[in-house]
Amino acid sequence: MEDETARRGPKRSLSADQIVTVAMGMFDGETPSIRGVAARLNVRPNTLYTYLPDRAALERALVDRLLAEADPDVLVGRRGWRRRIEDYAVSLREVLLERRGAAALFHAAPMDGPTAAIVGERLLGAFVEAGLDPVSASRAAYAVIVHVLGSASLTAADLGDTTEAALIEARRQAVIDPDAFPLTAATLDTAATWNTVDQFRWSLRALLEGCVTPPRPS
Amino acid sequence: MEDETARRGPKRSLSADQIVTVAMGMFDGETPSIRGVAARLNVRPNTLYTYLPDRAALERALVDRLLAEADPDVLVGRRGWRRRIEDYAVSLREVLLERRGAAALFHAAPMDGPTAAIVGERLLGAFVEAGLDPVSASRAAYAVIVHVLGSASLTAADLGDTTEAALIEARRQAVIDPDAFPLTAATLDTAATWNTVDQFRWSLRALLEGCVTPPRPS
DNA sequence: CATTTCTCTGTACGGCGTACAATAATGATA
DNA sequence: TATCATTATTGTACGCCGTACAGAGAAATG
Repeated sequence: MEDETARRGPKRSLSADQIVTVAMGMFDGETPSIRGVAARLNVRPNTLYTYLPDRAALERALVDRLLAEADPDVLVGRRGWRRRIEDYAVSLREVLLERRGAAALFHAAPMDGPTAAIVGERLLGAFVEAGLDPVSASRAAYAVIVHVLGSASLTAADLGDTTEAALIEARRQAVIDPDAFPLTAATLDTAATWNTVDQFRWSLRALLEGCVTPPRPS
Repeated sequence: MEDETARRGPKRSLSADQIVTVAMGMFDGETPSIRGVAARLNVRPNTLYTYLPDRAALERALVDRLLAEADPDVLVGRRGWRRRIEDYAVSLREVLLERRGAAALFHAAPMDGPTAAIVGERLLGAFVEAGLDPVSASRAAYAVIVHVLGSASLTAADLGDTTEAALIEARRQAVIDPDAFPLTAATLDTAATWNTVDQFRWSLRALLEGCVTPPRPS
């Protein structure tokens, strides 16, 4: 049972969850710092080490919370598998873009939390439902995760401090030498929208389509 | 013409290119630091500010060099478009995984260098060759970049300090509750290979396939 | 020559993660 | 109840980081 309610020493004034919750509200382009979170909690920085072994633990916890915030429940239900995957993907993308610096976290901390496990299992379920064999389903699930996170972080990097609208406008104004880069110049308007949800949905659709298409006999 | 050979003041002892070259050899899990690179060059840290405005500039330069290191020339030639894209993608993945911390760079610094432009143009060319209209080609090109970078950074994050073989073994040994996560448990062996080139090729193939498949009539 | 311009250095500031010892609060024990 | 064992929190410190600023010295210009 290990009831921890009766421990010696002073009462704890915080909890790991509380710390993570506060940190979740502190994305500003960087991952919230230990010192910053501590300050917000009116506590000296080293106090946090009572609840978290190190900064990496905070990062892992944040990763899991972000996955949860995108609501893994949309991955189950009676809608079609495509729709469910797309909905979760779009939602996760939004969650990550809402908090500047959140996307980059996934490339520093492994996704080994409980929510990651749930999301993984449900993605697998969706792909099995789509008719994939287990091996392909597993690969497809990972591919989807890769795509969502890759897209979100590249968009976050491109966005930097400006808004989506500003970025689109800036890209459209870019001067491209049409002799050296004819195709790029000709598709400038499309390239300007690379970071929109529409483009995200387009590429996700392509990926899903390819995942359920059997490999071409080479 | 702006010949800069006759400038006042002392001779420069370094060049931006030299700095970037040294930095390229210093990935060790983090992006090389200004201070670290300076030390390697036997120079005080602030000296580097003569050649680079700030750390972000170093990061952008490194991003471009990494793209170049993957050899954009494989994107042209008389092999088929699939093959050319796959070759560059696999090569870029390798370049990024060879240097721990390199992949994460792409999510901090925008890809706006000269090599990025060349790679973009050639990717577009490959997709046009595949029969895509310009808009789809542009979207497909971006999707490929997203996928390669996403995959490389997730793999880098998962890899951490260990080797690929060790990671595969560790994943295989993972204990998954088969009641809560039946599909995950059943596909453990496949999940163990998520970070291999094979999985990378599989998902890239899926993405390419989907990119050249016209959207299904909803 | 003196002047201008430019590179490089010394020094410093404010941030970061976190190690370590001391302090104070609490529950368990005698 | 008095003591002891345990624990949360703090003060302080170390070694990193990026980089701002002022000054010394080198080189080309007049």
